[in-house]
Amino acid sequence: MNFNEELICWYRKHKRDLPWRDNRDAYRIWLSEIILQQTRVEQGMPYFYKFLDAFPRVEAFAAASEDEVLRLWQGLGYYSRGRNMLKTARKVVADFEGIFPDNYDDLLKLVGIGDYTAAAIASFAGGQAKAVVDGNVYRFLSRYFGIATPINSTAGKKEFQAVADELLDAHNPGEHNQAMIEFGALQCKPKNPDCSVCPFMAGCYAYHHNAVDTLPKKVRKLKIKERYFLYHLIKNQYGELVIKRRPNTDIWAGLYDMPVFEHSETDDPVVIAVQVHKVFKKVYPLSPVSAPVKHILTHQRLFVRFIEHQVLKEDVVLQNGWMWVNAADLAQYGMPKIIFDFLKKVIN
DNA sequence: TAATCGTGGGG
DNA sequence: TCCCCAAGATT
Repeated sequence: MNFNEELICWYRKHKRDLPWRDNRDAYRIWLSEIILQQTRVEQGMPYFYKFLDAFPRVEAFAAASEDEVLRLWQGLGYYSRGRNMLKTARKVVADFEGIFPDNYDDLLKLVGIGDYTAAAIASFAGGQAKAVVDGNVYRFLSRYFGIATPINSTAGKKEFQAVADELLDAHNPGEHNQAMIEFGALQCKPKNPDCSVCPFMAGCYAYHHNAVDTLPKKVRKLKIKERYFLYHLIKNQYGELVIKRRPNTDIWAGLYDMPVFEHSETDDPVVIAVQVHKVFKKVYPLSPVSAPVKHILTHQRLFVRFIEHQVLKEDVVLQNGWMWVNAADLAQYGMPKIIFDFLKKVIN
């Protein structure tokens, strides 16, 4: 058997039974592909069902509000994916008569769909001969062919795409692509792959050169920034609290949260709290500042603290989008996971 | 183009 | 505890 025959053989024997697999519905595949960007299958699965249930067809998605989409997306991270999906759903309804595109060039015009996702939908749904290169494929190709070019460099992206293009089975691109991805996910895993049962052991560069643990190469990532957030839980006598939709820039764009002061590490949170206290005209009972909760992101470390203010609704004039929301209704708003989890604990 | 965008699991 | 990184895209 040649490489591709071996790959398909392995795939048919080992592939997982996934709800978006083995169909050619571009909308359904699109849903899964966006959700699975930088996201593990186990983490994305419940969201796939949630979105398919809420929006069985692209028309339903297009009719949703951005707040509704972000609420459904809550907890999945990379929220721009959700906002971009809504734009794309509306464009598909407006410009494609509600028929989700399944060819590469049309797909690339849709926001939130890049090289990988366009190739995935085009090959899975449209049967088009476009090779996908995702993290799994990078790893597999890098190890098997012994390619040490960093996968997150411009040169690396070009080189790996070319290798994948060359390898693609143009007569069976959808299954070939899924097999490449699945092989990287299940067999050629990032950590501790079991090479003893690998069908490609004989031809694998990394296996024979003791490089499985060092490939693929990646250029060093930048240093992590630290940010310090002091959140204010402003509650009134009616069990309401102050929230606002975040701007479309910075972290958690478009989600809702409470008034927050960002400060530097050297700032003493107690001092900050006193300063904040002066912002309010009257002297209110002030809860102690909570211990910082560490929140580790890919490129940031957030240290989030909370302080509570009990106020009289009549004494506070809200403007600039700030609003009172009943604590019981918080679930209707899309909020950052760490904020929502904290509120759930505090409110109950 | 390099930086940015979340959350969760595993070594 | 800390670091990696996962079905990437955007600006």
